Amino acid sequence: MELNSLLLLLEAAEYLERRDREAEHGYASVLPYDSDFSRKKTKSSPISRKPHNNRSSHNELEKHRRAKLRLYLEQLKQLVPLGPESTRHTTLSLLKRAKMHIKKLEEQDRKALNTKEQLQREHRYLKRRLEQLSVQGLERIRTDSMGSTISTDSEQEVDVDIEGMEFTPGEGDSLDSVSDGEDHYSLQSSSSDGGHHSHSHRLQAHIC
DNA sequence: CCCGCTTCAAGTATCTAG
DNA sequence: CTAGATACTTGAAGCGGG
Repeated sequence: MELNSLLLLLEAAEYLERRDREAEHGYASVLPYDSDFSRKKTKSSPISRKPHNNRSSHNELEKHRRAKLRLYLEQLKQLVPLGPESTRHTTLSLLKRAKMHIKKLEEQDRKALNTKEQLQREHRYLKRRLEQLSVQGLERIRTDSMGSTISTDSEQEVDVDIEGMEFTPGEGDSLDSVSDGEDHYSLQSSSSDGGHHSHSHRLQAHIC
């Protein structure tokens, strides 16, 4: 069923809830769609229309309308996860369940969106980091090929262990000069063997 | 503005579980 | 048998088309 139908049913559920509550308190029910609901019955209304020329056809139409409502409720029942006590439910309980289900789905959606955004930030940060390290590597190779006479004794190996590293860009990371301020996150290691270098993703650069 | 269609709510009838 | 849920009937009212 399309979302619109669900939203209409949600409104209906809220209306029925309100009506129940108010009936308990003994005051008149509030009609649905208050904002634009101007069809309220006014017994004193001077406008008196002709009765339907064909009463039975009106009854038929009304019957059809009820059948349509039943159909929608059946479709809704297929969409809403029912509890263990699913042998018998009333229209009201079904609508309440639908309402809860919609709220749950909205919450899941919000969480998924947050996760997606965080992963996108991580991805952007790691991409930039990789580019920076690649540039540094190329510069060093170029320096080597120019026949530097600097002693190789001072050769150092810089390991950049990405995995298992907690990134906090902007915190003393002078390399990250292109930080746009939105990439602040912590990258948690996904592997439990954080100490095993053989499984680490490493970038090695030789500094002369 | 009238008419027909549609929707709604109130009242009543019928069904059903406990 | 009774209370609650569901179905039916009916009149009122909004709305759009002609």
